Amino acid sequence: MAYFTERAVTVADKTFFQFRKDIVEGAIKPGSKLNETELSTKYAVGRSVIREAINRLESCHLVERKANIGARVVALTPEGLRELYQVRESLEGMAARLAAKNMTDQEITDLNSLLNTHFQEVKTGDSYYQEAGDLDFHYRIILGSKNSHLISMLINGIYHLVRMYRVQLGMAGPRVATAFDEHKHIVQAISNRDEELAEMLMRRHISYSKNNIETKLAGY
Amino acid sequence: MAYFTERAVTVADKTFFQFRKDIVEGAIKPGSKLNETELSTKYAVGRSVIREAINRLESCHLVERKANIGARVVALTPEGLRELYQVRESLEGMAARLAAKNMTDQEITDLNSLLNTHFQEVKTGDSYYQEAGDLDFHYRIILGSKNSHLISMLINGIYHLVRMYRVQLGMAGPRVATAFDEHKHIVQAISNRDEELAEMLMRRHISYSKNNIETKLAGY
DNA sequence: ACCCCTTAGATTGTCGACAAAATTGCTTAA
DNA sequence: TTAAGCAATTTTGTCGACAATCTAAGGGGT
Repeated sequence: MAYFTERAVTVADKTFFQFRKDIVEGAIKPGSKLNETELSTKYAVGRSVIREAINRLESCHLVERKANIGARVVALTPEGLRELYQVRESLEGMAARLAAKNMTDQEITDLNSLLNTHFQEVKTGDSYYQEAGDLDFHYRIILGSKNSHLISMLINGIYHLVRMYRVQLGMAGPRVATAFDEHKHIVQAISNRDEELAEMLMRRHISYSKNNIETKLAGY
Repeated sequence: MAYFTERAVTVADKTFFQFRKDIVEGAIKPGSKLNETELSTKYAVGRSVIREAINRLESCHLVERKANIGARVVALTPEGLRELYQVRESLEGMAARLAAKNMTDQEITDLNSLLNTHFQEVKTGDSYYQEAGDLDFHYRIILGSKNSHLISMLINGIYHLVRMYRVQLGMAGPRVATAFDEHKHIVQAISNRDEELAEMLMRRHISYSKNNIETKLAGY
């Protein structure tokens, strides 16, 4: 189903993935303190595994750690959302431009058929699309940029924080159909190898998405 | 002297900073394997401290780790340089634009006087400028963007890899004066709060810088 | 009543031991 | 001679113990 899957080879990996999931989906609440010994019993692993996981989570801005004091899950704020989407717009815009240049014809074909799959699902029920579907679409374009630094910054970096905002602050409803059209136009631009248009459409797409979330944040 | 200094409060911090320095400056050679027990005796710390350092180095793309196999220092390649500067141009361009918008008048004044200091040093001897001076200039603009994600991606992320390329593949000579002029124009644009010009000049500045390094890479 | 200092408890930082996995080198069979 | 399999060694992964630091609670002085 999901196009991009991370491989968990070691216990530390598995723990990190589960831990991250729990934070992104809110099972561990934003702002809460992370006690290492507590977590080590909860996940049934040694404390060093927990420490490594916390370090990794810090790298992707999901927790904040202070020396000798401890780590807390990040808080979700309107200002944080703004900063996040500001860089996301720039980076994913760049990814779209590079994808228009660097994706193979085969990859573009696959992307088109992915979109057709999504179209069926948008018509029937909206649930899938907003979750894995949307992520899948963006992932493919990010990977299509073929720039390893860009890919790492987005996928290991900010993407899970983006998901955290979306999952916990709600993001669904009537925008589904609109967003799908935007995806279609982006892929069209990529098919035409129109780098500048692809970037522009992607930036606009993300900007719309931000506005959509912001309006849902009544407390502004 | 240097504007942005990281505070080392713990042994793991100190070890990480020294370790990173050794890699960036080539004391530990690109491509070499990192043996944890060896390093733990070399730096006179426990192995867990070394492991944490390696994890951190992996986050900023200075080493590559494979599970159950080990970590190696990254290799410096023309292709890697190209990818790196591609994202650097985009991110620092963005930083310049945001700095033009968000820096306080006081910060801009300070930036101007920093430039005057550099001017004296450029006239007398070139050494300082290309090292700390240039970094200092870029750091201030990055911090001036006031976007924490952007700051973290650049300073904790790619900046040390940029330095590694510059230090190890050589980067000095007649470009010093040119680069200084470019810095001056960028600050001018920021003073005028001309966001688009600031971004454009910064991107061009970095692009020139890349060309300068690439021509020094005879093996192309 | 308030503040500072001391002390006890809890939490993080660092270390080396043991377990699991990979690498190396030797032996043996085709 | 080569290749495959096994054994020994090295290296990484995981764990819990001990040390250093922070936090909280209580007592004494003003």
